[in-house]
Amino acid sequence: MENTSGLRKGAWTYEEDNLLKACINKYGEGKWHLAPQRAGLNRCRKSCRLRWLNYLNPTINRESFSEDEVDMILRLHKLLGNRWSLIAGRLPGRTANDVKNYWQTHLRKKMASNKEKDTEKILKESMKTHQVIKPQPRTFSSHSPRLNAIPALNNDCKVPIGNDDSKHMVLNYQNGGNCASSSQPSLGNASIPSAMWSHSLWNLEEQVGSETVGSCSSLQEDFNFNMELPNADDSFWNLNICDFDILLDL
DNA sequence: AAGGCCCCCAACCGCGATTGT
DNA sequence: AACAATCGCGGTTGGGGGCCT
Repeated sequence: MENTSGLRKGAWTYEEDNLLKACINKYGEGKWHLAPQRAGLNRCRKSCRLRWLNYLNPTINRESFSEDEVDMILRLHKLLGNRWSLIAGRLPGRTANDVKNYWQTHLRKKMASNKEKDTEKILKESMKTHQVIKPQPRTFSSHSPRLNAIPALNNDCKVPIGNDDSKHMVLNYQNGGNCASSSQPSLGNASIPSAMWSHSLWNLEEQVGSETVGSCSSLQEDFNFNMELPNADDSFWNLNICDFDILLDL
């Protein structure tokens, strides 16, 4: 099969594979525009690159996906979406094409049916709509009234917002560990709200539909916290110290 | 046995990003 | 700075093979 420019298309032959392998072994990867000429192949550069990256490269793991790998794909896809090359980069020996094909043939349907179930569940549990608010990281000085307001366990804590004492968000810490003390947890100078925000980001899905909007198990104890947030149009949310999207790009 | 259907996966295509001139 | 060449990615296609009727 040839295209209009006379280049071969379609399945690769054993001989073509050998020519390309010999070429890569001699010249190394890269400079794909030179590969067809160097290998003596009547193929376009893209075809050569793809054949090497997805099939001929000896580092490729051609065994079926293990449970761990499938679990990793599910988690990474939840986090990254269809960014197959990034996902494959976390799975040694797997190519983006392998991961994409596996997702489309094995996992997409599974995820779709799970999502349907989740949606039904959420609709049943709560008919009220939730406004999505992007968390804004804050940095407080050590003598900030916000940090001094760290609550005793199981108590509500009103953290002031701005200069207006009438505006606050309520943090309700629930000690999920076995700490018997009712004293204030030893958290050093950590900025509690932002630390919990970042952790809550990763745990958000598990909490959808419940009143708990975040959790923090990375601290000394396992805490859950409820937050009464200001209105979305409150000036509090306009104090952009940095863009949270940057974190998502990491 | 054979025809139709479906699944899987290798390969192609289009396009945005990056690099070179 | 502008343009061309190249790279790399994600979406899509098409063919082979297995399964079902």
